[in-house]
Amino acid sequence: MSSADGFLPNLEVRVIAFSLQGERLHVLLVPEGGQRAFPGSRVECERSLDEAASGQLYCLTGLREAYLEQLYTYGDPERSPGGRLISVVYFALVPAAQEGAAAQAAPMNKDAAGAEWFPVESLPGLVSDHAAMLAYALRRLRYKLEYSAVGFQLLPEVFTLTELQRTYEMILGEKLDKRNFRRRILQAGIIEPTPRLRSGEGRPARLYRYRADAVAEVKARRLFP
Amino acid sequence: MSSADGFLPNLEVRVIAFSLQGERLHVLLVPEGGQRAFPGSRVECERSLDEAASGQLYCLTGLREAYLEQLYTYGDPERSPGGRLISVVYFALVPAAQEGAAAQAAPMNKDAAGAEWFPVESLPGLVSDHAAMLAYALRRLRYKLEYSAVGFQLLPEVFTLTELQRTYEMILGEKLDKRNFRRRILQAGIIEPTPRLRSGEGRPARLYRYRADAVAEVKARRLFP
DNA sequence: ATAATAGTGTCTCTCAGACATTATTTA
DNA sequence: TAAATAATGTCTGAGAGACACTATTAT
Repeated sequence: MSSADGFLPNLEVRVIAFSLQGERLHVLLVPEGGQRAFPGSRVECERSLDEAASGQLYCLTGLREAYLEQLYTYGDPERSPGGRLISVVYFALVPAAQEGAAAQAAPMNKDAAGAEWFPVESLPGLVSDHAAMLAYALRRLRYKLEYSAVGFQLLPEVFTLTELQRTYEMILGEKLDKRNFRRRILQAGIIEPTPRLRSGEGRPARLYRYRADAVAEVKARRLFP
Repeated sequence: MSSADGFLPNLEVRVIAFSLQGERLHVLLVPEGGQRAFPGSRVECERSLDEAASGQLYCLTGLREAYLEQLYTYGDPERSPGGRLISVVYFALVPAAQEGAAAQAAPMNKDAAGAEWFPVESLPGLVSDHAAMLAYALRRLRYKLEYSAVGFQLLPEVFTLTELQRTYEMILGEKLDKRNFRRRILQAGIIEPTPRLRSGEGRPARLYRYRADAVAEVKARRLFP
């Protein structure tokens, strides 16, 4: 049934990888036919779809443990001019590089395949139906952020509450009240303080981390309705 | 790239169709290899995945306009013993037959392919990973019911508030308070009263219908948290 | 000392949840 | 008139949202 070349015919996975760079949400794109596209690959016969997607992510970012979730499968006959193609699309959250850590396995800015991060508000031309994919992925990301704790996946292991709030604001596209944000995020019980502080321009800020033992019990209740 | 027989190789769609029968939630199953499976078919080269799924649903229930949504794509190499197979799984909500209407295009109980409705609490043995698919579909159905208005898709065009409440209770698996249910469902503004009443054993009940003009603006806020 | 950022508490109002009685019909 | 189901309002407690000042550091 499968092709002789060891790949499944007519099938690929694509990965929409989000990351925070500076003060903006970025996505990872590779060149394709003069435009840009989400990185992807065909699927080897003996690999699962999840493996194909996380392999793709690893080879572009060097990360093994990023948040990865299947988004949607696109399969309209007209969507790819060069013959019928089914795309199983994933979306991934790539943590920002750890502050002050040397030689971090952080998202690279260039790659063998020419992958680059682009801010989501100013994207180059995208191939085929990839713009629609991105719109859907963004909607889902915002949505997930509201009722689950997925925002931490974009931050390094430790972070300040202000950084966390900026992350939420960046993705939701709105300002949040500092005191209300802190009250709710702490009440949710998904982060805990560490003994460390981070010094900056003003008063040093306490560093928090995601509570590993709370990962399982993702809150069903919305955090930010 | 595509097979010579006009179908995409290694790819199928499956449909998990839910319906209310009597006082229970049912799913539609067909015989397959001595067990039962969700109805499905391979995908013709020139058809979209959505079309393949809705065609499948039409051929089994006679319905053209049922609620249909892509659920997940399963593609692990080990899941199908007879060679690698990718299953794009949809879930569908089939409305109950209209009360008192003759020759209704309602869900048939038997079909050319031997399709039958089974209550979700007492299912026969399911093929391959179909039990896991069902568990996920049920979770998603319950979840959608809580924050959107999808419950109406399982009812005929007009219904009483008690029938609607029973639907919610059946799917969520818990009793709901009558007054609170009515308050919230009416405040949500997604149904409207009709002039008609339905007579039964006791006091006749007002019939309601889904507000067509409110279909688009699905409430983002949860109805039943 | 000044600039910069971190950190904290209260009040109000809305909404979810619990709860019991009256109204209208058929048998 | 009895049995069955429909329809309706109030109170209470929890949580969301608005809001301003003090604390601690670097320059």
